[in-house]
Amino acid sequence: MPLKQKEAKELDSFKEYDQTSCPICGKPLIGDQDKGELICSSCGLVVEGYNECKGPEWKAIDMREKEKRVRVGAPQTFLLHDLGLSTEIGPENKDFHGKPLSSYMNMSIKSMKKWQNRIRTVSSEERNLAVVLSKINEVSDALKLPKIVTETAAHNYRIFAKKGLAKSKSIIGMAGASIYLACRKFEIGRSLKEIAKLMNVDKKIVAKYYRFMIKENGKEHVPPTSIGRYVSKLVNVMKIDPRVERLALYIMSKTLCSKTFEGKAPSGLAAAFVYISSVLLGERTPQREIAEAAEVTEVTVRNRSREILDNFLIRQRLKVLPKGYEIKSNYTV
DNA sequence: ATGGTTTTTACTGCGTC
DNA sequence: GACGCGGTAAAAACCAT
Repeated sequence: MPLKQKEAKELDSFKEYDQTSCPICGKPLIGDQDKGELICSSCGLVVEGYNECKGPEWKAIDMREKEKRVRVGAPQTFLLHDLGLSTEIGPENKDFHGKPLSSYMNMSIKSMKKWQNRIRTVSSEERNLAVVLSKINEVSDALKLPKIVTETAAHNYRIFAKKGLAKSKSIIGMAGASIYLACRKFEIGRSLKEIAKLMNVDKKIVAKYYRFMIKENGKEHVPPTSIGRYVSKLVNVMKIDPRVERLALYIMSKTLCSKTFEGKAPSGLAAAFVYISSVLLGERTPQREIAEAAEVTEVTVRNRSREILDNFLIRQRLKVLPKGYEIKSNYTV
């Protein structure tokens, strides 16, 4: 199945925007129209959550249901410890008509605010939750994840906290694992390494908790890491010719069925596909740079590259390539 | 704990600009 | 000589049992 079709199928709950395109690779963006999320259909990266989610968090099938469910206020979110359902007292000291409050009212409101803040986070668990969720939010932001993914991460954490499974564990570690799990569910190419680094935690801990989560939550299907997403991401962050990406994905699709690559790190494989393609197209991106961007060593890039070349008679099979893809390198395999 | 597999670290030699 | 590349041995990390 062509990649694009496959992705479209994977993200079937999304609708495609027709007028927007990814600023980096120029490919169409997939987005959730209600929530204003934009994901590049090619690299799988989120371009930006460009506006605030204003719609309700529920869906109504018919009008009767809609009437039944209608209410005011911001949508529910997993990212706030109270699901965003508590009352907030606004910061500006103005009344209903926009006039400034009298000094007496002002004092009164101030004291109400104080108490409101005190009672909003009551138990230690709730306070904990608030801290973790804000951390998840922060890191997801740095990773440029779509809101759906961030929400899923928050949701993951909630599930585990509720079951009491987060006790006596590193809270940040659990948060990291939740984010990683969410990324895996949505097939977004973010490595454990990246997440751990951003959160300033040991990768091992995040990995451990991630495995724990999978074990505890075995029913849910988590797709295997998509090497193609890593390839796209690499090409995009390194700003290499997009043709390299296409070739890399092509070689990948032809090669990956081989059992040689079972158990190999996806980031290393992705790096090798990109490296080989860049060489074939005469781009010559240094191994060092690709290795650095993929967060693997040059040795790994070399080893994977050699294996790929051993398993794939490049010259023979690349005859079927589309126009414009001449092989410029002297690979003699 | 253990043993098998993969990745990293560190180092060497070769060719090219 | 600096750089990119290919290779190797040994250490470290990883994972299933």
